[in-house]
Formats: sequence, C-alpha cells, structure tokens
Amino acid sequence: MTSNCNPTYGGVDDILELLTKSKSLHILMVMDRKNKPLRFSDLKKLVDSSSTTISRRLKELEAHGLVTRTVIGGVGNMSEYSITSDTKSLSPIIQSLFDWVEKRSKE
Amino acid sequence: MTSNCNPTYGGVDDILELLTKSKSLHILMVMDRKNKPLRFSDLKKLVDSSSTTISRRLKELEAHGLVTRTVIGGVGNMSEYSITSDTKSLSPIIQSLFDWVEKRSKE
DNA sequence: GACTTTGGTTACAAGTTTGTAACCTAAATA
DNA sequence: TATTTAGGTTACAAACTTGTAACCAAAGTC
Repeated sequence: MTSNCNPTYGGVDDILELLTKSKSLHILMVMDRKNKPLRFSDLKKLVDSSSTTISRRLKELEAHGLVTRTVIGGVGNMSEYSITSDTKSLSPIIQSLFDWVEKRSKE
Repeated sequence: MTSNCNPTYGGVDDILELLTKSKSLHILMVMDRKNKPLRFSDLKKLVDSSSTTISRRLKELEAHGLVTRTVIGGVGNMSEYSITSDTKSLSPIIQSLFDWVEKRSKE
C-alpha cells in the first residue's frame, strides 16, 4: 500500500496507529519529562497500566525506533528505556496535546 | 476514578481516549483543512472508513463537544458537521502530529 | 404513488486489545 | 544453597472495536 520500501515498518498510518494505541503517548511523555533513561519499574509506577501492556507497547515503540532499550546489568535483568533523539522532536507536540486536553477538561 | 464532577464527560483521559480512537484525528483534520461545514458523504470520501465507524466517531465527538451537527434540510436527512470554535485550537497540534509522522515515514 | 438519494442505524460475526495469573531467568543476598 | 528482586513473557478469557450487510426515514423526482 505504501510506495516506501522500508523493510519492516515505516508507513505513515503504521506510526500513527502505534502512537494512538493506549499508553504510547503516556510512555513517551514520562520519558521526556523525566529526561533520563527509565527502568521498567519506573514506567510501571508512572504509567498506570499492566506490565503486559507496558511491555508490549515498549516493544512496539522500540521496533519502530521511537524508543531504545539498553541492558545495564545489576540485580535481575536490569534495563533502561529512553526515547531516541529524533523522537525528541515529537515531545513538544505530545506535550501540547496533553496540555490542551488537560486545560479543556478543567473548563 | 476522577475527582472531577463533570456530569457526563470531561475527564482528561476520557478526551485523550476519544482522540486516540481510530479516525478521530483524521475527522478533525479534514474538518479543519476544509474550513467549512462538511456533510456525512464528504467525510466518507475524505476519511476512508466505513459509515458505521464514521457515524460512531462523529457521535462521540459531538457528545464531547468537539464537533457540532446541524440539520440543514434538503434531500433526505441532510446535515453538516463542523468543529467547535474551541476545538480550533487543537487543530495546529493535530497538524503538527500528522506532519511529524509524515516526515518521519519519509526518512 | 413509486423510486432515488442522503444520512444514517442495527445486528452480528470476526478481529483486536486488555488484564490476570502463572511462570521464567539471572543476579544479588542472607 | 535458598530466597528475593527486577524484568519481563505466556496463555487464556473477557471486553472492546470494526466492517458488512441489511435496513429505515424523510424529502425530492418522475
């Protein structure tokens, strides 16, 4: 359907669908707000969803290159998640969206 | 779950969930781009979804005050849809989001 | 009066998404 | 060595969403 020949992902609607899946924007938001790599347990505290959903969403975001995962060792299978540098430019947009929604719900 | 006591709608996550439902953003986008009231048939041409889905989404958007519906008479049950004035301020944000997504998928 | 057009709605089946609960691994720790 | 902790994964049932097809209403046209 797309003329683009990205091997696995990259369609316009592909990314939009991912972004509009539940918790995608929340995950990117908290990552941007904290402005440092977050562990899975941090995301669980900040995002309010089951580990299954957070895990699934993180994998999708990673697969699409919006988020990176780094294994850091230590207790258990420790790892950290961050937004990629080019996803940083999406943050102000998400922020505006959240601000708009929040402002609107207060009126 | 929310401390807000808006009678039927208005929760932050309520609106965000609606906006992230499929085709919500598309509908608002085309309404803003055309910058004039659109009929159901116009939306069907521009949005690429079944009438069931468009109908359902329009009702939800209307119920949340993001869109207004006006019966205009004429052949059949003619009506027009427009975004409300306070939803206008959301348009640039949606536009930025679409631009970002489109730009990203081209790289 | 029959037919067409616009603008939907309804019922239902099929597909998608979610949470719960159980389970697993690897490393630290007692 | 047994236990705990971090970070998940898997299976499955329940809930939600979607499209198709059939249907309906009202106004205009033949």
